[in-house]
Amino acid sequence: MKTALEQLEYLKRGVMDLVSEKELLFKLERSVKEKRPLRIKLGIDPTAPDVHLGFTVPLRKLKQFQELGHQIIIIIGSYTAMVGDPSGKNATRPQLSYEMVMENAKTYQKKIFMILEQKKTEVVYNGDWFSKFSFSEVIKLASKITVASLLEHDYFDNRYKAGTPIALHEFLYPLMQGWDSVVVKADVELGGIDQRFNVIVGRDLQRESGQEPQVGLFLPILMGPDGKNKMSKSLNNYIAIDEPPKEMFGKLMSIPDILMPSYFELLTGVPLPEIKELEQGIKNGTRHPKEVKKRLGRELVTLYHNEAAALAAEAEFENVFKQKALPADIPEFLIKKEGLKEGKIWIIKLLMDTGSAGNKSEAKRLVEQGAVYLNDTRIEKTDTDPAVKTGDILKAGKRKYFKLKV
RNA sequence: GGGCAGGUUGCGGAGUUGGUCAAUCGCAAUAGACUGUAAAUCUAUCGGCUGAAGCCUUCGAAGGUUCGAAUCCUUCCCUGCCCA
Repeated sequence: MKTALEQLEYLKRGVMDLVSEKELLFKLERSVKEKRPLRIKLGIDPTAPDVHLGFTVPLRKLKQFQELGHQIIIIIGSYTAMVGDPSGKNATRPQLSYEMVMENAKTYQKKIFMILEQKKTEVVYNGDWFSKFSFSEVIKLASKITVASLLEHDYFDNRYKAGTPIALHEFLYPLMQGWDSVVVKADVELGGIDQRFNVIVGRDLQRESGQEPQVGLFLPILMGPDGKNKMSKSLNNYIAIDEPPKEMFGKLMSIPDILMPSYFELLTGVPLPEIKELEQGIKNGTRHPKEVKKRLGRELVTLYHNEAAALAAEAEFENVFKQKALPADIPEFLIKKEGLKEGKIWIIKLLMDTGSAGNKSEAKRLVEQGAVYLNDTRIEKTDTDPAVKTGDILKAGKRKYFKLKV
């Protein structure tokens, strides 16, 4: 078993803030001495049905705690999701229905256990206790926090100053999240740095309830492939963890260079000194950024699929984009006979049918902009009726290919 | 409850002496060029239909006034600020 200090060092990778390091060390020391695992909490609001790499940042941290023998508690925010976390938002979140939340929760769990060990993980739903809350308990909880302290925080303050609406129930969110910590008697709560306030409310509530306050362990927010915004499904700026190897590799190759170090540190197990060395190599020109990025792609595809898939994805990538060859597995598209006139089809219709364009105007734009190819021949005009046969390849834009079948 | 300001195409935000507005511009997005499917840059597109004329539906909602309204009037809904 590792000593408390060794554990602390191990756990500090990628951590942005710790409230407080001293307290965590104390808890770890006591844990070692008494052979009692710490209770590590992570709250999850299943607001979207997909789990992406940004979400794996705290999960990987949990995994580290798990490896060290601590008890992981996942709180599915079946109630909090209905409120919607106001953190980092500039508008009220849409409230989800209970059914929607539970549905999402199911897929979340499946994916969470791609990383964590299911048998050693406790999963609870905060609806279990919040659904039994009486109104008087809500009032009591609400009395624990002042409006000024809430308004002090950027996400409310910005909205308040900008004159955008803040609904009353949004104020309850930090309290609910904090109460979760009381219920599960958390020793440590993990979260993104945007969770700082909510986690600290948890500390206050625990203290009020006569518990030892939890330690807050805060991780950076992972940027999405666009390099500008956090990884997020709603911004369509994400890489899902169950993406096919090829997709995952491709998306990783398209991230801006500046994101590489953080991706390595937060998403892979590559040792920190080695990451430093890679960074240095890029800086002094001994390494090509693209090679380093490919390494990143391999690491992640290996993690969520396997090494063979990673190598295959890389080879495929090289093949398609360097050699400009065709991808190996192009989706097939069946053209129905009724759609053909003497073996020909209007290109605009074909683009619509394959889903390359949502409407005719869009399809025409693609053609006019020179994005459409049929078997290496660029289609220049919208009023083209090419003859098509089985095996023809339609290309619309950089990544959309279809193998036609008549 | 009262006073004031406002609700415009994904977002921000022009446009309200009525026609020249499918609606300036910025961001985002899409496509092309360049590249390492990086960044930066340049170019084009960015409501829908119409196999290029032209047409149709949009400016919180519903009515109304007009030959004609995003622009005027009425009612309603929503938001913010101030006052109670």
